[in-house]
Amino acid sequence: MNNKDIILKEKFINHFSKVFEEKLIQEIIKVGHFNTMKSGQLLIDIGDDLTHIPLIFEGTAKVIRHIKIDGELVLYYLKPGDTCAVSFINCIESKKSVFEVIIETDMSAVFIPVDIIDEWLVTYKSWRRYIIDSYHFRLMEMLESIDGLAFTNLHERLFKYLTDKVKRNNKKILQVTHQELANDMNTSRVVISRIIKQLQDEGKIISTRNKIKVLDINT
DNA sequence: ACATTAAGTGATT
DNA sequence: AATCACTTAATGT
Repeated sequence: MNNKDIILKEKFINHFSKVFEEKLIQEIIKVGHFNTMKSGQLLIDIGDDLTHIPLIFEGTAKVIRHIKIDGELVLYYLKPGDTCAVSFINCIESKKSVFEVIIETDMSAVFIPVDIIDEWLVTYKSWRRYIIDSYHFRLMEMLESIDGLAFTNLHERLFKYLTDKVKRNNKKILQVTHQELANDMNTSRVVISRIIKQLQDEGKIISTRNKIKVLDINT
């Protein structure tokens, strides 16, 4: 194991030592491979065969649903401590991915080979808990997204999107273009620009080229 | 200085 | 709220 791996291993232990029992931690270190990915990189594409499951301990990734050729929508985000829960079924059934996953902020994760994750479900209680909780959590996030789509107007949805992003990254200044927001929310850039202007007039944000500063985090 | 890319705007559906 | 057809502003080379 080289230097980089040792640092990653430490970070992994920091994040997961309270989640998994010691024996499992050791096993993960033994069979998983540690890796880092840069912001903007494609982690999983639609149609990919999933051979490994990532356990994220640094950075964030967004899970995107594609509809038709240029329709796309961000479903939810993965944070440290998360895994790509939907891919478990994919792995066990050896199906192809129906989502795209893109790194939002530089990410570190340990990738577990598929054949082992199934075994662990029966051998490790903490693993089973983690997977079940993970599924539950994803389902809740998905519900939140659906609620947003069905019962909230774009104005509020966009503001929520921005504040969520701030919370995830712990940075009040976001590096995004109106076009990127439009893509994530499956709308047009012009519409985003107009809402951004409204939000700015309301004093909730300050927007400049490529940057949006979120001023009031509450509400 | 020039080209490229991001953002603003009015009109139309 | 989407699309078009611009204009204006910011940035890279």
